[in-house]
Formats: sequence, C-alpha cells, structure tokens
Amino acid sequence: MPALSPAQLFKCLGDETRLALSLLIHTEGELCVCEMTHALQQPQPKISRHLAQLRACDLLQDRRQGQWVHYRLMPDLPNWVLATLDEATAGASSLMGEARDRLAAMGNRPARQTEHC
Amino acid sequence: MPALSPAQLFKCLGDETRLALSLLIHTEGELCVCEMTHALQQPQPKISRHLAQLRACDLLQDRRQGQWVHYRLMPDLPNWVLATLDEATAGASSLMGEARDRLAAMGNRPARQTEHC
DNA sequence: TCGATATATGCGTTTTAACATATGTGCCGT
DNA sequence: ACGGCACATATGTTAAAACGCATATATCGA
Repeated sequence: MPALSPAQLFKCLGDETRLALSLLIHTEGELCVCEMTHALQQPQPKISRHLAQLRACDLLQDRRQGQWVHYRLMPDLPNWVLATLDEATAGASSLMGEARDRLAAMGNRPARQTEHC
Repeated sequence: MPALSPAQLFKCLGDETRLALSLLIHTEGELCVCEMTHALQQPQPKISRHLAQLRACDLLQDRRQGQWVHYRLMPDLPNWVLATLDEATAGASSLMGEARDRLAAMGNRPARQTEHC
C-alpha cells in the first residue's frame, strides 16, 4: 500500500467537488452519500465517483450501515495531511457556507451508529 | 484579480513538477529557471511552462535580472497558503532530497542582486 | 552587429480527467 | 418474493492537461 504522496493529495483536493467532500467530512467527522449529495446539490453518481477516487488514494474510508454508506477520513493519516486539511478549511470557509447550511437544514438524516464497544 | 482559491492552489500543487518547483522556491526564497531545470533535470520548456501556470494563478512572481529570470513566491500570500506549503514541505521532504542535492552541488549559479535600498 | 545564452511560447499530439446517462448491486419493508 | 431506496459502476463522449519539438524574444559579450 503506497502511502499518499503530497502530489497525489493535492491532485485529489484540486477538484472543487472532491475538495468540498473532503472538507465536509473533515469537519463533520462522518457523512453518508445522501447527506453529501444534498449538501453539494450534485448528482449522486458524480458524488459517488469522486468519493471512490478519494477512497482509492487512501484519504477516505467507507463503512456500510444498513442501506447507507458512511465516509470518514482514513484513520492514522500523517500529520501533514490533517494539517493541510485544516489550512484548506481556513482558506475555503467562505466558500463552504452554503453547503454547511444545507447540511444543517437537512431533514431525515440517517442516524449514526451509537458508540459502543 | 481573483484571489487564489483553495481548489486552484491544490490543482497547481497536484502536478509533480509544479509541486517541486513551488517547494524549492518556498525554501530557497528565490530561484532562476536554469537552477530549477538543473535541480529537477527536466527540459527547459517544460519548466517554463509550469512556472507560467504558477504565475498565472498568482502563486509566483518573476523578476528579470540581466539574462536571468528569478522566481519567488508572490508577496502577501494568505497565511493558509504559506501554511499549506509548509505542510507540503514536511510531507515531501524525503522526495525532494535529490533535487536539493543537485541544486546545492550546482556550479555557476547566477548571483542574486545584493540587497540595497 | 553577430553569436551565444537564458527564457518563453506556438503547435500538434497524446494522455488524462470529468461528465451525463443508464444500469447493476445490496439492503430494507411488506 | 417484490418493490423501493441508497449507492456503485459501466460506457460513450467531450474537454482539459501534459508533452515534445520547434521557434521566438531578450540580454549579454565580443
């Protein structure tokens, strides 16, 4: 498993959709596909395809829970990757407002699995 | 002059050559094209073309001094951009060793303009 | 003014990436 | 078992990006 190279990471984040997905997941912790399609107002196949790319370069992890698939950041990402996401969040804060609002206003969001051992 | 958006920055840094150029300039302060072609061992038109892209998105600035053109980071870049370059430097340190070595070992490097008011 | 050096750009080609639409797969409720 | 929902992927098309090579421009020294 080749570790994520800087150029690879930047290529992933160099697309508007993938950047928005990555930042949303970074701040929300975990999101399912329907929440992301709703937040970004983009067709579902488009969202899925970009998520697949982010998964392929080991930035995201997915987890099936019932009918939903939840995405989160891959655990144990190197610090420079997390720090980069933090900086991107700062730089993009004004651009992500609408998406966050739509996410916050979304009804019928699937419940997260409650934490248990 | 539209300010550099996060996705734009990442697209710039998402290419191996442009990332290497940006990081070299970030740590060296200022470099001319011949130093960069030497450090990266790439054809000069390729280097120039990528530098032009970095200039076009307001990441780099150029300055002609005699026959040489020196590139440096655009002054007054937002903090999140500089911080991102720092993180990338950390993440790419092992990949940039050869380039830095070649740069350090390079003879006949053009003199920088000495600072004066 | 001429030749050499440093750098930029034009052009044609090839590769890569994004997209829309359609279809496949898995889980759920009935 | 069936129909619906959530999600993934296949396919064909179109657009963008990277490249090599040739050439243009600018500066310098003789």
